[in-house]
Order: sequence, then structure tokens, then C-alpha cells
Amino acid sequence: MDAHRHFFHKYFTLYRPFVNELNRMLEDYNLYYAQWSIMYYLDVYQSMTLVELSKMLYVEKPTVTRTVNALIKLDYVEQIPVRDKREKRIQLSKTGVHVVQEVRKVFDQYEQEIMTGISNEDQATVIRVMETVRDNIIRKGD
Amino acid sequence: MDAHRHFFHKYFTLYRPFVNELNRMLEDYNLYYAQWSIMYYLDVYQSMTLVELSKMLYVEKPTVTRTVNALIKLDYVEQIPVRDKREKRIQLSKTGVHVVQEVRKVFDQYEQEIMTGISNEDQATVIRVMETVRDNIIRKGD
DNA sequence: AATAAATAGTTACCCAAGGTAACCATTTTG
DNA sequence: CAAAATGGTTACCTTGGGTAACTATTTATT
Repeated sequence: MDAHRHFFHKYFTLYRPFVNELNRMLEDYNLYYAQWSIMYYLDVYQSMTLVELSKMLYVEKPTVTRTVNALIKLDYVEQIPVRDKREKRIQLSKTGVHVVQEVRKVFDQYEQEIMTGISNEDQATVIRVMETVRDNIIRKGD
Repeated sequence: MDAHRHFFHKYFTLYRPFVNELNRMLEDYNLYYAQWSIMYYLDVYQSMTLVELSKMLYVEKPTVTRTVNALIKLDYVEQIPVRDKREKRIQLSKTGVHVVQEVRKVFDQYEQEIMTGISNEDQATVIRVMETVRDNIIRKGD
């Protein structure tokens, strides 16, 4: 078997245990991973529109609408007024900011645990490879 | 941001474009990725029981039952008789073997394309890291 | 040998997370 | 100013997973 074939297989066999575990941790905050990923971006970028999220997450607009609505209902996210009346621009609410801090603590802890024994250099390699692969996939796809 | 935080984010942002693209390719064979992953294992291990698959795939038994039934309906997979009457042991059918060959060709081609510019050494590093991470996740989880 | 426990699989439900098609409002462009 | 583009929503559908409760069979215990 060639290395690249191993790569894809390994990539996907990691997904299920990984996302299961993260969802289990998010239970305490009434969140699922798909919701968390939006909060993650809002933490990084302060505020975003649904279309921006849609492109970042690589999912369709209706999916974003639904997930954002769930976050608004949880009071983790709020809409902010903006000139263009078509746009829905959102940011983390006060509660949301707090939840992000909490979840980050939990995730950082967990992430460090499961990365034990992997050098910073190797971590950097993996990140670079995944970035490249993603770019390649998207470039070919569209 | 620490490296490990980058790692997790990168890992998940790759997933959606990746699985979308693979599903698009599998359309020609009336397959979805979840079904393909079972055929992949059957190709590697010749024959497997549903419980074995369940453990390998890290999904519950009912999920395996459903997916396998779909593959049997497609005539890509067939049951083989076995001493223990509780067990359902399956293997690729003749058609299934053929389909695996075809899909492999398509995937290998695609995979090589999107891995361009990544050295064999880096690919090996990524594989090793993902294996380690998966083991760590599963060890912590249970 | 008879019973209890374990194992393999199925059935009947439920839910998260995505998708498409069609649409409305608003803004931008020709 | 009409046409096209953009941002978002609604309605409906699908994949792919889950849990609880069950049957059938095999294995272990008494």
C-alpha cells in the first residue's frame, strides 16, 4: 500500500472517535460540535455574517441559518445591526464569550493530553499537510 | 495560539470538503462514504462479522446492520455461512470486488493529485501522528 | 444437564447535520 | 430604472449516526 492511501484511511478512522469525544464534552454546555465551530470562528474574528460562516465552514447557507438560530436561542450569540439590511452579522453574547472561555479550557486540556508524545515539529508538519490538502481539494473541486 | 489548537481546527476544517468530494466520486457507483468504508475493510480483511466492523469503524451495531443491508441490496456484499449461527459474516461479492477495483483506481488518482507537493516523509509523519492521536482518544475515552 | 450470562444481530424508534429548490428583500450594476 | 447579484429563510429530504429493547444462539456456572 502506498503512503497516501494510508493517509486517507487514517484520516477518516480518527474522525468518529474524535468528534464523539468532543460532543461528549460539549454536553455540559448544551452544545454540539457544529455549533461550537461557529463560536470558535466568532471568537477568532469577533463578528461574521452567515455567508462568511458558510464559506469558512464549507456548508450551505440553510445549514448555517439553522445552527446560528440554535446559538441565538441558547443566548450564546447575538445579532448586531449593520448598514446592509440583507446581512445578518453576529457576534458572541456576553454569555457566549464566557462559554467559549470555559470550553477552551476543557478542550485545551484534552487536546494536550491526546497530543502527548508528539513533538511540536511533527504537529507543525501535520498542520501544514492538512492545510495543503484542503487547498488542493477545494481548488480541484470548484 | 499553541500548535495543538491549530491541529484540531485544521483537522476538522478538512473533513467537510474532503468527504463531500469523495461522496461526489462515489455517486457513479451508488455508494456513500460510510458504505465504501465497509467495502474498504472487506477488501483488506477478506471477510468480517458485523461486530468486527462495528469495532473497527467505531460505530454502533445497528448502524452497521443498516449499512451492510444497503450493500447487500446493491449486490456488492454477500453473507457467507459460518459455524456460529449468531454471526453474520460477510465478504465482497463478485460485483463488489470489481467495484472496489474501480473506486480504488479513482481514489488513488485523486489522492495522488491532492497530495502533490507533500514528501513521503511528511506523509509518514502525518499518518503516525493520527494513529497516535486516535489511540490516545480511545484509551482516554473508555 | 439445566440454568444463567454473554454475545451477535435486528427492530423500532430518535436526532444531528448536512443538502436542494424555491423564494423574499435588499443592494449593485448596466 | 430595470436586471442581476447577494444575503438570508423556508420547506422538505437524506445520510449517518445513536439508544433501548428485543430474539437467537453460544458459553459458562452451578
